[in-house]
Formats: sequence, C-alpha cells, structure tokens
Amino acid sequence: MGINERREREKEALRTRIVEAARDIVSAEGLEALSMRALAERIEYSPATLYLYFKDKDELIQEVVREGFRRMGECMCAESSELGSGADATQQHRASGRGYARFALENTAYFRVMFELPTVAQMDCPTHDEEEAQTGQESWTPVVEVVQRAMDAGLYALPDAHRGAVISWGLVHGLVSLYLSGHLAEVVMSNEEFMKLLEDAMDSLRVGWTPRETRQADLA
Amino acid sequence: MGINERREREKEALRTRIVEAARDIVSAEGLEALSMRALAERIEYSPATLYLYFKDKDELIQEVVREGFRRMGECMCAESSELGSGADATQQHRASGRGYARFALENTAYFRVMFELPTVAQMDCPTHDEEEAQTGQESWTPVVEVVQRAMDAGLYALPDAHRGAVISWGLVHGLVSLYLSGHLAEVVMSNEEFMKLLEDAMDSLRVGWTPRETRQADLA
DNA sequence: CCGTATTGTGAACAGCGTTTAGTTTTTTGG
DNA sequence: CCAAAAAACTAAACGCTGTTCACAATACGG
Repeated sequence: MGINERREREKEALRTRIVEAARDIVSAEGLEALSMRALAERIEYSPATLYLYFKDKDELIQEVVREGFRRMGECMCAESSELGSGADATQQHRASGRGYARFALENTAYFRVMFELPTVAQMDCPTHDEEEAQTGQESWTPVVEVVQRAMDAGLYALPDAHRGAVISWGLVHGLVSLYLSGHLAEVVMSNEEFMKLLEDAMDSLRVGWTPRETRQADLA
Repeated sequence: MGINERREREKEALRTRIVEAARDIVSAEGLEALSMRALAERIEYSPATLYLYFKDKDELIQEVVREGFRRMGECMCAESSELGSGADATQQHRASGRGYARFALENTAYFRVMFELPTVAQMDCPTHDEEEAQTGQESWTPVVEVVQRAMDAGLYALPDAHRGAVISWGLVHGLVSLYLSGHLAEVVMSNEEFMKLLEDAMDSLRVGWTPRETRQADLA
C-alpha cells in the first residue's frame, strides 16, 4: 500500500508547512500577529482547514515551540563546537550560556513564545512524553555533563551536577528574559554589553559554594 | 475651588477602583480572562466608560503592572524585616530573593503579567519617568546596598554592587520564571523544594568571582 | 462506474478591543 | 431656581478574533 503512505506523507508535509508558516509569522511580526486567518491566507488554504491538522491554535503554537527548543539546542551546540577541542569545562559552560543567549537575541519573538505560555498543559499529553522528553534531554544532558566535568575539576562546588545545571539555566534564562523585556535598559544598552554581563554572571558561579555546614559560620 | 478637587478625587477613586478590579480578575483567573467587557461588568459600568479613564487596554494593564511592582517591593521588604536586626548582608540578600520568590509563588498570574509584556513601550512616556522610576528605584537601591555591604564584608567578589545586584536579580528571576512555567517540573515538584533550590542558588554566588585578570589562568 | 472516505470550504456564532453618536447627569452662571 | 454648558456615561456598531458545522469537491477501493 504505497499509496496510503504517500497520502500520509503529503498530509504530514502540509502539517509541517503550516508550522513553518506559523513560525515565520511569529519570528517576523510577533505572536500577536499570528491569527488563524492570517496563517491560512499565507498557506493559501481556508481557515477551517487548519483545524483538520490541529485541534487548536494552542496545539499549533505548541508545535512551533517544540521546534524552537530544537533550534535552540542546535544553537547551543554550535556555540560549543566553535571552541577548539582543547577547551575545558568552564569554557564549554560559558559557551552553552552564550549559545542560549545568542538564540534568544536573534529570535526575540520566538524566544518569548517558548517561555511565556505555561508548559503544564503538555504534561498530560502522553504523545509528548516520548519525543518531547527526548528533545528536552538532548539539549539538557550535555549541560549537566559539562557541569559535572567542571565540578570534577574543582571549578564549581555545587551539591550535584543536576542542581548546578538548573542554577546555571536559571541564571542565564533570567538575565536574558530581563534584558529582552527591557528591564535592564538602564544597566546594559547593547547586545555586546549584555553578553559581557552574561559572561561575568556565569563566572560568578565558579567555586561559589561550600556545602551547608559552613553556612552557620556566617552568623559569627 | 474645593469642589473641583473633590471631583478630581472622585475621578481618581474610580480609576483606582478599575485598576483594582482588573488586578483581581488577573489574580483570580489570569490575564486571558481580563476583557474590557468583563471588567466593565464587574465594576458595573459600560465598557465604553473604561476609555474615559484609560486610553487603551494596554495602559490599564500597565497600571496593574505598576501596582504589582510596588507590592513585590513590599513583599521583599517584609521578608527582610522578619530577620532580626543583627542579620548580616548575606542573610538580607537571601531574604530579598525569598521575598521575590514568595511574591511570585503567591501571585502567579500577577507575576507573569508583570514580566511578559515588553517594558519598552513605557520608555517614551514622560509621565512615568518620575513616578515609575521612583517606584523602581525604591525597590532596587536596597538590593544594591545589600550587595554593596556584602562585598565590603568580602562575601561577594563582584566587579561592582550594581552588576552584582543585576546578576542576583537575573538568577532569582530566572529560576522563578522557569519554575512557574513548569520547566523545572522534573527537578523540583513543590514550593518548599523550590525555595531550597533558590537558597542554594543564591549561595552559589558567594565569593564566586575574582576579577578578569585571573580568567586567563583557566587556559593553563 | 459507483459509493464511500477523505479533504477542503463558506458562512455563521460568540466574543474581543475600540469608536462614535447620542443620552443622562451634574455643575455653573445669571 | 432655571436654563445653558459641561461632564459622565452608554447603546450600538465596526472589524477583528478562534472555532464549528453543514456542505462541496476530490480521490479511493470494489
């Protein structure tokens, strides 16, 4: 039954064509410009047709977001691989952060969409648990490994690599978000300045923590 | 002319009543539930009336956001003042972060609105530059001062207090944002766990950085 | 070639932000 | 106190939105 397979492929092709058109609209004009009607017109179909391929506008956006995470992962890998093979863990750690920020600065609207809507809705959808989790892990485990290597080399003294990676993520994500939303406008005005700030921030994590026991010493 | 003053006060009163109603809707049902029509019905006026007090839905939301920042500032102060008078700078630093997070966790929808929409639009509105900047500074300078004191005590070795405060803000804000959007669901499941993570994160900044000169040493 | 799926659509529904023309209420001045 | 002017308020409409549903067109297996 090669015919059915072809039909399935064609259906899939149109589906991804829709997602790509949606991505283009978001990238170029922002999320608020992405209406089902505008999207339908761009792909030269009726608005109702979209609902044969996506049950919702939300489902469509979710697909756009998914592709966004894939591309951000690639961006981080690209930044890391620009380093020579002799780069140590700290440099790779910095590179990951730079890649994250670079993606955000080059795809502002895209980045916003990826993090503005809550992810919770995705949890109860079993289809995602396989592919989505895989995509997530693909970008995530390298970061954990880098932190682990840095810890092994004594550069970071964090409780564990997982936690350290989360903290790094939070730091980079927070600064990027604040910068993109304009809240750092009075502190840092250009992308170059921001990247410098980010570098400083990631360096602040180095050898920054000695486990809980020492905390009581603060009181003295 | 005391009469005109009274009229002005009454007008102002309705204006703030509108903002408070909007805040309630956002807090209870989220931003997407805040429609001009629903808001008008809640205050028992016609939708058109809202446009006598606000030129835009955006302007109205901006007002809600402004109040949000004020309340978050209070929340941070409250958390700090729960400390005894003998608390050192590090403890106050932690308290600020806790206050920030506490506000976010207790006012999820509110917090999202405060940071989701870009602030850039506010810049070219001269009316804000006075009051807004003041509100902003009111919450901001204490943080800078705390970081400064911590640096003086040798607890942080950051280039300057301003930068250190921004970095702290980014760290806390990023972790809170990621947690609220569900991206940390697999790492931290409860608010208590999250607060512990946050504490660890803030501690990672302590004595975490020695100025640029030493950076070359990494390469060796 | 015919009946049946599949794929696509036009038109409609309810709700949205916003504007305009008009009504009701309040203040003012003689 | 009453008419005129001003201020406060609103009903109705416009064009937009996401979404649905009855219907048309096309492609398929028998």
